[in-house]
Amino acid sequence: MRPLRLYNSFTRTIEDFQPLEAPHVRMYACGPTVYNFAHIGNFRAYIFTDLLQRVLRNFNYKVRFVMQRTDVDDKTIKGAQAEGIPLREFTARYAKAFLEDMAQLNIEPQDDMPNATDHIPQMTGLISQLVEKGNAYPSDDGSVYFRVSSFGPYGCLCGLDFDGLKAGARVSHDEYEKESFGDFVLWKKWVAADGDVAWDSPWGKGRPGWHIECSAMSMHYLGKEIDIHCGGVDLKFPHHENEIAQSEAATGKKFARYWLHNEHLLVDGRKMSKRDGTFFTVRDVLAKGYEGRVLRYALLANVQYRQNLNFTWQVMDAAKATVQRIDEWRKRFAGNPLADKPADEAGRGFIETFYNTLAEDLDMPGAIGHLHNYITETNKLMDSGHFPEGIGAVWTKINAILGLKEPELSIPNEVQDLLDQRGAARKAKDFKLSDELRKAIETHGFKVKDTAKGQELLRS
RNA sequence: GGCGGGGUAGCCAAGUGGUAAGGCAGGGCUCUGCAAAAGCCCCAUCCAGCGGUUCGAAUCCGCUCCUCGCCUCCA
Repeated sequence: MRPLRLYNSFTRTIEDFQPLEAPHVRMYACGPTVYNFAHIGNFRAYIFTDLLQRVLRNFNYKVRFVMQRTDVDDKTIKGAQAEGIPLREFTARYAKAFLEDMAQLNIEPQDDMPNATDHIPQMTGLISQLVEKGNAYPSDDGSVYFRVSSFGPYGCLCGLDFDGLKAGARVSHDEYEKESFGDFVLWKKWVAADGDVAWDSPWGKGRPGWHIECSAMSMHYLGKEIDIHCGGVDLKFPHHENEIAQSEAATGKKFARYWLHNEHLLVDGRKMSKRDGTFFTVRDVLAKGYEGRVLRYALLANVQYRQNLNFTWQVMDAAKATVQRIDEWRKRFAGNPLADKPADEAGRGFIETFYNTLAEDLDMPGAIGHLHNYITETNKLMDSGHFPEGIGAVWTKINAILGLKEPELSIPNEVQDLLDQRGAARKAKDFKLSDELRKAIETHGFKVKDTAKGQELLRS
């Protein structure tokens, strides 16, 4: 296999991937804020990190992957208060829903998924270091801010002209204590609106700012210098820029060697947004009758991760049809003892090509194109009575990346009855009745197909 | 305005110097009692536009147009 190459947002070029201590890879991704059901745009980011970790593992890297969970911020506090329940109870509900949705999409679990609120000491420790070094300062009433002017490279990730921003400084009322417009909060003093959500700190009662949690948890679980940090493009500024500043100011080390950002999922050509109400959840898509694995395929295989993906039902229908094609192909070799023999030359060649394509910045659509060529070729072979030895082994190697689960098919009793009746009708060559029963089955949301082996039921 | 992604067939999308992968939709055929949601075949003289470099460009350079995102809530 070719060496893995990845687009590093920091250098804006595709680079050979070289971890600090090969074969070990330490990887961190910014995770969800658990105040609501995550939308499928959010999940595009997690599908991306899933692809990345699957590729890394199949390139024989030993990956340690941490994704944090933001379980304290304005939105979570507000949500818990609106329902009159403790913050922890509120966030636990959406943390659970998130894991359920991740499972629907067959996203492999991270090695750790820590809660921000379980790492307050790590955060206050980091903030203390920054204050001692002069990179941060407490305000009179107990908030702590990062002093952007103390970190020379600030803006290095995004190439922002920070002086330009300062020139147009808008200083809102609740930020009047900052020395400078660009300074960002590390520790927020407690205010009455926070209710009982507060932790003690050297600067008094309060709660952490958003950015500090990622730095603190990344360092706590993975060390001061990690290989890969990922997230959506919208996090580049300010979130990742601030992470770099506070982390590197504290440790003097390179915080992350590779910054990988996934592009957005669009709806009607616009960014999916919770604030604007233009979003679908995984549950919405499932309720429309699409399987989780079809959504996974649409988010994973359709478009390379650095391209916008315009979500439409047409895209979902295309994904569904494509997944069915793969299913039908798999049925042709499933259970054949020759399938699990070592792959033949064509199979090995295809695996090589598939992984080489992925090696170039995770070109999943390109790799899928090769899969379809392989499917067509092996279908032809099987049509002509030649069985491609090891085809099952090839699929196993490919599906380690694709992660397509078996189709889910729970057959209701009434449908099974109709199917049995139809089987009897066909045996009796009563095709009129047989066709009527097929129509009856279709009203239950299933399609029935006749094969050499007998009837087969599919979701419609 | 600054920075960053893009503009390839009806739709989605690879390809980044050697003469347009693949999927969906559509058309034809095969299998089938019928049927296909199955299998096979067909389906871009052309890559936003205009110049330039080159034996050769969708691919490199320049300019223009269009589009999405970020510029302190954001995946």
